Amino acid sequence: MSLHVLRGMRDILPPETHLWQEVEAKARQFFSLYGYEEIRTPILEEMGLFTRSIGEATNVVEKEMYVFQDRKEKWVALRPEGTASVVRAYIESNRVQQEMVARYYYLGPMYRYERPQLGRYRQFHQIGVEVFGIASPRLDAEVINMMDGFFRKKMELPDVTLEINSLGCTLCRPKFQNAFLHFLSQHEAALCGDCKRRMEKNPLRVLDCKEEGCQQVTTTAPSIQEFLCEVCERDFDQVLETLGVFGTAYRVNPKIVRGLDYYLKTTFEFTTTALGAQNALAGGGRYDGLVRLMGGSNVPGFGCALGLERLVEVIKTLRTPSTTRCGLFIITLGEKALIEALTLSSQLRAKGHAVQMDYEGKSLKSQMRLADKLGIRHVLILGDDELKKKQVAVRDMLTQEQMEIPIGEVASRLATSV
RNA sequence: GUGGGCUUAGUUCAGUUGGUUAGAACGCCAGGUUGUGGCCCUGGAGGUCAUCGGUUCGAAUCCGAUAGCCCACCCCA
Repeated sequence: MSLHVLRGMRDILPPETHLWQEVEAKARQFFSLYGYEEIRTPILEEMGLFTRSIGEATNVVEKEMYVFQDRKEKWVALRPEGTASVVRAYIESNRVQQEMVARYYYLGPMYRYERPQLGRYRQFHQIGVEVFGIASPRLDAEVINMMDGFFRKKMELPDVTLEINSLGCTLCRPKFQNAFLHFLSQHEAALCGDCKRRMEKNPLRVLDCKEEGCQQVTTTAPSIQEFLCEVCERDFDQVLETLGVFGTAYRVNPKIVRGLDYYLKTTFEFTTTALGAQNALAGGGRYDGLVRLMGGSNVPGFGCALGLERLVEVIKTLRTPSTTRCGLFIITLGEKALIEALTLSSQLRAKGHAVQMDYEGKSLKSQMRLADKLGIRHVLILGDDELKKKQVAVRDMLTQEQMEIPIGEVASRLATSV
């Protein structure tokens, strides 16, 4: 095989595409209950959009972005996440002038150059939502509750857990970072090599290191919760209170630290146990300073995204995609019957029936097998006998019932659901 | 980017200490009397044993490189 999809990319084929369509449709439907509308932004953007919003020193920007120069030597990047583009579009369209509040959802491919493994691809798909213009912590809880409802109720996933944290704001977070860094430097000897590096670039990430030694150290480390300023503490309490009212189960985990620089205050992750190491199903949080940072006015923001590959993978552990198809299969015997069936097929399609037939002149048995294999329930048989009587045999493959009806009446006698 | 495992038919896998025409199951195709699917039976198609190079009289089997897949780390959806 000389042709191969690029590493970390994959084709999604039927019947799996049915599952994807189902998830996408349900997400659109569910999110619209909360007032979200779809936004579509380009996959390709100026590189600077991402380096500025996500943060120069983040892993995503430093090591994982697909970056290249176009034909005019402009530096462009394939989007590694959705928020930056939506923020740009929000600012660029000047929506803030017309309506302060905007709720968007988007869905599509994202790109990160990483080593592929289960549930992690270089092209992967996210469904995300972004809300602009609502500073209230109630909104945080609403979005989180919506995601929770989507996973548990709409998609019927049995084991998703929600972990939530507050990172503090631009006032209180630096204080915590100082204290935390001070603490780490006292225990540096016990940290792994990675974490020693992290101390310089992104000390908070030491919190979710899996090394035994580092875990030991961080259990006694100062917690962000102790450093939250009055406002942040009150707001976080209100998020949790509202989640309680909604009946959304959560676990406060001070170690939830996100990989993108723009997050502050509320952050959260939904995880599953069904996927091995890639257990994050969705994540998000508040990004109040981002719109301003990107050149807009001072509009608060909140957003989150879920990984479609991972969601679909979890669903596949619960059930296999259905292969049965609705519709009709017309079996013909002989050239005259085939010609007759062609007319019939277009009449039926005009009435909204899905119709397939075989043009190869195969045996009856062979065509029956084909219809059966396609998972089609109703078969129309048109042979010499039927032609003479101007009838077709209609067979229900499931119940094995068969009856003859006049050709002219087929279209009207079959319910559109068939 | 780091470490480990793997790569034989469409799929999941066998393949003995290197030795004739590389196997199974499932799937696929066709038959099993005149026009009826699934089950069963019979037959058939399908493989440059990932690629390239090396060792050897002889390589799917041993060695090396490359690519890909998988798992873990890293990171995240």
